[in-house]
Order: sequence, then C-alpha cells, then structure tokens
Amino acid sequence: MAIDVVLADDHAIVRQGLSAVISQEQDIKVIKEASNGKEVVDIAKNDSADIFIIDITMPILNGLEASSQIMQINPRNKVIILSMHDNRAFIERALSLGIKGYVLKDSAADEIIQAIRAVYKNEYFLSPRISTFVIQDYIDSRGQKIGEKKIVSLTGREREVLQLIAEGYINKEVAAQLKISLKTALAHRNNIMQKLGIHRQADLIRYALKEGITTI
Amino acid sequence: MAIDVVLADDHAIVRQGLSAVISQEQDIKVIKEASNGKEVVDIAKNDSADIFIIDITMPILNGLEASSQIMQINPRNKVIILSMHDNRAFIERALSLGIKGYVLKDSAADEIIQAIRAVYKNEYFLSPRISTFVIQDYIDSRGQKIGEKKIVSLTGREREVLQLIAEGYINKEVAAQLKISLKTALAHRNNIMQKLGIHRQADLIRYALKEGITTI
DNA sequence: TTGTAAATAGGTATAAGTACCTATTTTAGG
DNA sequence: CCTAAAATAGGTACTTATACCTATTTACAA
Repeated sequence: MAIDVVLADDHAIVRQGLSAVISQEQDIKVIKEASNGKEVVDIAKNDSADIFIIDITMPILNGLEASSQIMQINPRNKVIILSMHDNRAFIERALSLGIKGYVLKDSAADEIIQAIRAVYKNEYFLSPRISTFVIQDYIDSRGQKIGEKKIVSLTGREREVLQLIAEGYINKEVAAQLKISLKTALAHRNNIMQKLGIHRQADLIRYALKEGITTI
Repeated sequence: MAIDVVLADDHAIVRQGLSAVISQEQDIKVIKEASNGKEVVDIAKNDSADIFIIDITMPILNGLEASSQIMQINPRNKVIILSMHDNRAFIERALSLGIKGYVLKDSAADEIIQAIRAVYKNEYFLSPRISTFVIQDYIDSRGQKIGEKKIVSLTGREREVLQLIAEGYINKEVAAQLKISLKTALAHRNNIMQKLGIHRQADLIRYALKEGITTI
C-alpha cells in the first residue's frame, strides 16, 4: 500500500520533474496531477488521496485557497505546500489553515520525500530554513500560539509610510504627503526597519513588494 | 556518446526534478548543476558540455547574462533558456544573444528533451506558444527594423550592476561582487540612471523589478 | 585604421538615508 | 480611569547616494 499523492503546480515541467523524483520511492505514488487550484479541488472532490502537494502560486485559485477548500471537503486530507517564498505571511497563513507541511523549492528534493512521510504520519514538516524562524518567533512571542497573531505587525501608519517609500517617495515627500514632520517620518521608517530587521532601502522596497503593500 | 548537459536553476527541487526527467533518456546525461549564474559561468570555464540549460531568474547573475558570458567563453557552447516568462523582452533579448532554445516552464517536460536534441543539432527550438508570436512579430516588423523602436538599451555590464542593486547590494558590495572599483560601479549606476531618466534608488529598483531584471 | 561605445577609475560637492539618543501628545483597550 | 502603544518631534553623527567633472584602456565596427 503506497502513499497516494496528488501534485498541483502550474508548471508542467516542474510537476513532471517532481513526479519523477517521487516515483523513485517505492512507498509513494503520484496518482493525479493538476495545473491550477480549481483542478486540484476537483480532484479532492472525486478521488481520495493521502497527500496533496500544492504550489502556492497558481492561476485561477491559489494554492492556499485551494488547500483550504481541500481540507474542508475532508478534514482528513493532508496538504504540503510547495513554495518558492520563505515569506512569513504565506507561512503564517498556511500554518493557521492547519497545513502541516511547507517545503521551499530551493531546498533539496529529498526534503519533499521526508515531508510526505512525516505528514502522512500526521507530523509537521517545515523546511529547515522556515522552521528556524518559526521556532524563533514562537520563543519571541512567549506563549502566544503561532497563527493566532501576526508575526510581524506593522502599525497602520507604518504601512502608509512603507507604501510611500516603496512607491519612490523620499522621506521629505513622505512627510509632506502625510502632513507630518520629517523627523516623524524618519521615526516611522526606523521603527519599520527595526521591526523587520532590515537595514537598507532596497530591502525595504523588496519587502513592501513581497508583502503586497504596494505593487509595481 | 551521450549529450552532456549542465543544469542551472536556483531551486534545487526543480533542478533535481529536471535532472530526473532528463536522465530517463539514454542519449542525454546531466554532468553538472549550478544554483546561480556565477556558478554556471564557472562551470563553463572549467568543463566542456554540449548544452547549458539555464533558468532566467537566478540570483547574483541572471540567466541571460550568464548565457551571454558562457557563449563568449566558447562560441560553440549552446544554451537553452528555461523560463516561466513568455515576456517578449526576454525572448527578444535571448534571441539577439544568439540563444537557440527557449522553453517555457509550463510546457510539457518532453519539450525540454526535444529542445536538447534540436539545439544539439544546431537547430532552433522555441516552445510553441513563443514561436507563434515570434513569427507574428517578424511579420509585423517588416519595414521597421528591430532596435529602431524607442527602447532604452542598457549594456550587459549595466544590467549586471542593476540586478545587484535591485537585489539589495549597496554600491560598495556591487563593486566587490564584480571585482571593479567603487568608482566604476558608481559610473555604471549613474549611466543607468541617466539612460532611464531615473534619479532615485527606489525607482531604480522598481524599474529592475518591472523589467524582470530581477525578481522578488 | 580610425572612430565610437563600453568599461574602467578618480575628484569633489551636496543630498538622502541610517543609527543612535530623548521626549511629548494622542489613542485605544482593559 | 489608567496604562500601554502609537504617533508625534527634535538632536547628532556617520554612511550611502546622487550629480557634476575628467581621463585611460579595450573592443568592435565602419
């Protein structure tokens, strides 16, 4: 009795590649593939599988939404998220949805095999790079359950400031836009950077874009 | 005598998956792998291979720049670009660099096999979706030479510098990465800004992201 | 071969960003 | 009502970025 796996990724090459890697294992079998979120939800409705491996970025319905629906269809369905983002917002959301596996695409291929076996046994599996900061955040937040609260929480004003910075405004203009003093704008900026552990404007902009605080 | 292939992709899982797919073919052999542009250029310097399969979006040095350098190292080196973008700018640039293969990640895995065999025989191979509009553009542009358009053209070095800036490196580090003086890095940066009519770092980063010179 | 673009490197001056401080007022939650 | 967090504002020192210059070497094409 092999572990039945469903694969969902919008890139056929990635999907077939993964399938090839997984098929080398005797105890795991890829039974279906999907190229978008809607397809994998349909598979969940009609077939039963042990594990759904789902890419986050997919058209029509993204991986997280799809996962949510799949777990609603049958609470015993198990999902592993495959993502190229080590983005906290995604991981936080995934964990709070009850997803037990989160594997980064830039980690070694055997991690996905480990993840399948772990999640099949109802254990958690996170790529080491993620688990490091998940655990760190858990320690930092002393007792606050993960998923219960935003890991990094910028205040409303800080988001406004960050958006303006990422849109190309210099501090002077941010201050003018918000009708506050330059010193206040700088204070917000510095608070944001401290909260995020960021020290450079470039990283601030990249963060804002990654988090969808503003778009290109 | 198998066709010797070098794989470059920053996502280890994708790389191993592709490797697994390719290895199913008797006449093709993956001899080396790289996880960024710099690594694959180093491989090209030290080893000889028949085909370099290169992902566009990679840190440090992107796939197109890397390809350009690889073909300079030995004009007989053949490159296939693997990309998730059907973006015209990328394809145009790849073709003008002399790249003969361009495969989209959302196409079937056997396309990459076809591409390897075609390019090995010095033929072109483009994913069907691309070749459609390449031909269309060719038809449309009769009478209007390519390059006559109002597109800003950065030099290769300028694009390298821009990518590093957008990835969060400060000028000092850009200079160190490229092994040039700080003054030269600044000169490139200033030339880029002048060409683009940009005056702020934030806009530089946004430009780089918009153009796909680097990604979040 | 000769001209031109590209890549290299330096000088100098000003503007903007980053990193430390302190401190007051406003707002919202227990 | 009281308190903690958020928003406000200023000081000072240092680093980085931007905007002007000049100038040499290399590579390539007319």
